[in-house]
Amino acid sequence: MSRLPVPDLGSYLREQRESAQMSVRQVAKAAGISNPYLSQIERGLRRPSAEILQQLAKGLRISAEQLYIRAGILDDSSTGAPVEQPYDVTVAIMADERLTDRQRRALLDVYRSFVGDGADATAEPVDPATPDHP
Amino acid sequence: MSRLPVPDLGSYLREQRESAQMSVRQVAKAAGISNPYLSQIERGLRRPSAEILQQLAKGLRISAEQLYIRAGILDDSSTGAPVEQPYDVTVAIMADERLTDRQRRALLDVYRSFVGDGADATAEPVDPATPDHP
DNA sequence: GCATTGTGCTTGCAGTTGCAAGCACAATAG
DNA sequence: CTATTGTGCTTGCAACTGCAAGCACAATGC
Repeated sequence: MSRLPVPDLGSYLREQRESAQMSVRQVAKAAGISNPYLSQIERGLRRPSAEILQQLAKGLRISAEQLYIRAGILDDSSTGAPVEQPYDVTVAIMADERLTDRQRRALLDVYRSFVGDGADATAEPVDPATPDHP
Repeated sequence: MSRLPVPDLGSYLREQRESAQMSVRQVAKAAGISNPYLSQIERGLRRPSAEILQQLAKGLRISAEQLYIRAGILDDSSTGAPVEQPYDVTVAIMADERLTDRQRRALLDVYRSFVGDGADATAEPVDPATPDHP
């Protein structure tokens, strides 16, 4: 299946950036750092200082603590860190309350056609907050 | 005993060290850094990286978070507010390495067309409307 | 066709971190 | 008085961070 989240800091940052649909330059500007530097950070060629990390957290609108933990400069005991969920597309789609069932099926169809997966075709997965549908 | 809050990081570190009755060399050794460097940090001549700060926290047996806040690289307010949504379609799509970038874009396009653009998925309005603003 | 704009990346280069080696001074002992 | 041992501090120097300028490629418009 999909592998567990992120191996290192750079990948995590890139993932966050791309899921926010932002370019390197956009995030760099929002964070107040240069774009080539961000690029290097994302590829693991540079180890950013904590200040840069904080600015990046702001630019990406994510938690600075999470980033520090990712960067290995904070132990995640004090923060009450939530357990990391594996990012499963199927589960995420099923759990999204804003989608109608029809839309869910459409998305899942496309997704399965991409990954060629028949495995959990019977999509009846759990969901934590079963929205019984207002 | 209780001292008034310290103006800057260096003074704070020195205070902690002295109240622990340790020499510069002792703390430096316990933290795994060099003694002249610690001396410079305490006098405010150098701005230690977060890694050094973490090691110092260990060497002094004090909270790393406290030190980060003191160093100005962590906001006091942010220390308890992780707002990561476990089941996020966007993130899940981005994290799925079975997909190509092209496929990701296609899926995201469909998804966004369903939920309305701008989306970062969370159905619940945890986020106070933050209209972006370049 | 050929600009134009957007994307990420490569390349020098100034400025900083962090350290090994050594200095100046005080307090102990011999 | 002369070691010896402790304290904090000064001084170059290698290694790294972070950036401005520019490159290569793709997608758009004219």
